[in-house]
Amino acid sequence: MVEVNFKKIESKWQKKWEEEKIFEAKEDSKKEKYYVLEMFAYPSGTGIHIGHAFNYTMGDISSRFKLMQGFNVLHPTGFDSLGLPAENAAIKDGSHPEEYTNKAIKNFIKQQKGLGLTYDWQRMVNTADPGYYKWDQWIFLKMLEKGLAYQKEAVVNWCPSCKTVLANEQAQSGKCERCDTKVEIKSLKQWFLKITDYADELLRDHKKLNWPEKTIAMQKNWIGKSHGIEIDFEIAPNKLPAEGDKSWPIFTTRPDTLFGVTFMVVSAQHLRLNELVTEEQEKEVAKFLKKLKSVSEKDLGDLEKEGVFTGSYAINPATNKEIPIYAGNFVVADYGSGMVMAVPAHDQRDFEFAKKYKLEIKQVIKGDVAKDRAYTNSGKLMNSESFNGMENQEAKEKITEWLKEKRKAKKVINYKLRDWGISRQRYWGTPIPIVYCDSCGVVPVHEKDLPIKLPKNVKFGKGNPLEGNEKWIKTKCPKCKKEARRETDTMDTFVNSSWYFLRYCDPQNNREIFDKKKAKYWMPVDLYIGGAEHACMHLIYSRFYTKFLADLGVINFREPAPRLFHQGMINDEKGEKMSKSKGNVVEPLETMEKYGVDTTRYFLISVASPDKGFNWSEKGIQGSARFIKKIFEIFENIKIGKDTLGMAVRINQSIKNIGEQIENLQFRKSSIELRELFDMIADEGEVSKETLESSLKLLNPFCPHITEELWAGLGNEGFISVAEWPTVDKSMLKDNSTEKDLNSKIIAQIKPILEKFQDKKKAYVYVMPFEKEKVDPAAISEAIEKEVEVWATNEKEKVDPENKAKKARPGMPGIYLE
RNA sequence: GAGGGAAUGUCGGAGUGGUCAAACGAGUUAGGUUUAGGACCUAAUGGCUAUUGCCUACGGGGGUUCGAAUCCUCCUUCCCUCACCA
Repeated sequence: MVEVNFKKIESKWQKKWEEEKIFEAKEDSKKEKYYVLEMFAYPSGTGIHIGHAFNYTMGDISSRFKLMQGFNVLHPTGFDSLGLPAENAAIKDGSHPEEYTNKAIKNFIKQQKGLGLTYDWQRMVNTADPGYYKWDQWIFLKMLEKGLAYQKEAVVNWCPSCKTVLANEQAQSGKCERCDTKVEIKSLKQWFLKITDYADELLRDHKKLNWPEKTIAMQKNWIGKSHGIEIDFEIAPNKLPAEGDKSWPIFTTRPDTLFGVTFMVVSAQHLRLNELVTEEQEKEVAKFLKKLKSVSEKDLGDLEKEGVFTGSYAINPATNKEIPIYAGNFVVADYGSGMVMAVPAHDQRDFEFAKKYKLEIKQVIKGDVAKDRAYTNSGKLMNSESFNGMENQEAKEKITEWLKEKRKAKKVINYKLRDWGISRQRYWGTPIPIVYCDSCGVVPVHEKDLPIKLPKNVKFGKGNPLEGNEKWIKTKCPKCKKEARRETDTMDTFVNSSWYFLRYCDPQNNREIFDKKKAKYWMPVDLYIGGAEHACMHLIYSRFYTKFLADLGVINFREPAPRLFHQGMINDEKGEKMSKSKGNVVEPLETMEKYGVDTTRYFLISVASPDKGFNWSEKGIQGSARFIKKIFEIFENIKIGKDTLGMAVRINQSIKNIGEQIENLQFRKSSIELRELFDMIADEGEVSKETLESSLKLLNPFCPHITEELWAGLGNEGFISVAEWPTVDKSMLKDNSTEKDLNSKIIAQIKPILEKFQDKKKAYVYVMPFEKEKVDPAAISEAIEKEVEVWATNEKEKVDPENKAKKARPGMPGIYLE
């Protein structure tokens, strides 16, 4: 029985790796680079959880593999330190967010090092470091310069008791998460980044990305491009309050239903709503708005459609009829113009609204308008004057043309994507480098005065701690040098994570955001690994930032990470989400303590496909522990000598397979391949030293510590971690033997089919393109006594002109009889 | 409502036109080893049969094909994301 002291082995090799600095990356233009990145973490006080370990292990395996293959690998890490939890902890127990964060980071680093990760610690980045967020501020100033950062009024969830703005998820069910006070909607002046300027390119460049389909679909949805037209609706003058506008543009994708517009609905949240409200209706509208306030944004979806008459009328440009304008709870204020033309006969929402308020329902497309449903399909027009009888698809065009002639409409493209509001009324974020001056107005801070550091002495309690800090707020105007006040809002933390991958290229640089040459060498990220939950936030923002920085000329590429991989979720044994409150959290530290780091790593990647996730299994990890132990036993008992032919084939097959599998992140398959390989070695009893060393190398990316130990045990100097990845002896591969015999294989396959179909005269044989010359049609034809035609095909293109092509695989032809 | 994904033994899951369903792990049962337990080794683990074998099975129906878990189509169930986007 072999007794192994994993703890000792692990710390021994971790120490050596660190001493010899074998994972530090240096720019070297002669070597091909490979940049592996896992999404950096928010350093929470609870340390790394099993999902982190899963994520890091995958990146680490890829990184180690590439390193052994001879690439110049960059595998950095850092901390997304700014953010709410640190601030909340500060409010709760009086510690400073910086203290909290630094303590958490220390703990994280210890745990990450414990996992044996190949991070280059020289390049660590911490977003709470002024040396980092200085460049957040710099990018902001550049955006301001280019007109991509601007201020506007926007509504926020406001807790009157905490005197603070709440994120949507903190304001669920309309109450403040912390103090249970009713949340109010408040309008504040806030900073926005014009991501919408890049909406089209963000959409277009999806085709450049090797990303999961799902993520691309989610982003497409999120950006939500839709083509339609904008129609001007005049507001009836006689009933309008004095200051109102004369017309209001409306976005629609259904101009064909214009004759069926019988009323209008403006968003109840619209900032210009009061321009439409007449004196008589003021009270009614106010009553309605008050009622709405008590509903949080989250519940809006399930809400019954409700509204109130504003007192104003619009003129339908097609019929010239006056139609009432309602304020409604179901219209989105900042999509389109915040007002919709309602076609109750052909839109379900308008239909419900019309039923409720007894408004006219005018059918303009032939079809069944039922008692409880609008008719939303296509059909021929009716009740539409000269357009009657036209197919509605055609009418869309024709009515648009007709309106265009009257200068009442234009074609427009609308996006669901909004500009990115980055103002947060919070302390623990990047200060926005803006000064308010009584004489000069809104003035940006000079670049040379960056960074604007967060003040250390602040009081936490109610409201934004920066607002109460007069000493910090008071400053000189950069323009006129008179007394002025700082912006007290800080930036959304997603700003920090939108470009951190660039900073890793040159993390210490104090003169510029990073050295252009270094960024050019390392970027873009070759493999980016992280959770799917970032599909619509971080992954869009960082694409936006990359495109902006490219336009600024500091980088020469427009996509940060052409290849993206999402790891799955790990749940508890019952399949439930792990959470502290449920008490079902699996601590990676405990597991590593109990079974060893390499066992933990091996188990994580062996139990399921990495993109699928799995349920934790204590029995399962014990199985992995047995495997690791078995390897030590093999090395204890193995005789070093010669390989059998079978062994030689096996090891070469494994080298080939595992290389391909790591490349494609199919780690689970590798774990199986490794089991089979070591099982065979154990059965053989005697193998060559070369085979033994190769199998250790194959195992090394997964289990780096024990392989170092066993590598040294075989009498090797130096680290296996930087040893060369074994090469495949192609003559020893299994496939070769089958390839040689492709002809007889085809014959063997056709024969039984022909027995069933003796009347067929001709056989089509489909093989992979590279196999075509190995096939001898004459020989096959002779053997089966039929005419034979051979086609090259592969799974993507079907080559048969008669569309009868069948798929072929290497060594497995497709056959078609005629 | 829109979009995406999934359904295979007792369980987790491989397999994505033929070689070949159930690899690999876990569980269970029997035997060996052991003072006992654990660990380890061997075998069995859809049905029938003493065995060669035969049959049944990849959520359900239909289809394409000489051949379908795999491709197409409809349906059912489940998961995820966004969601009153005009």
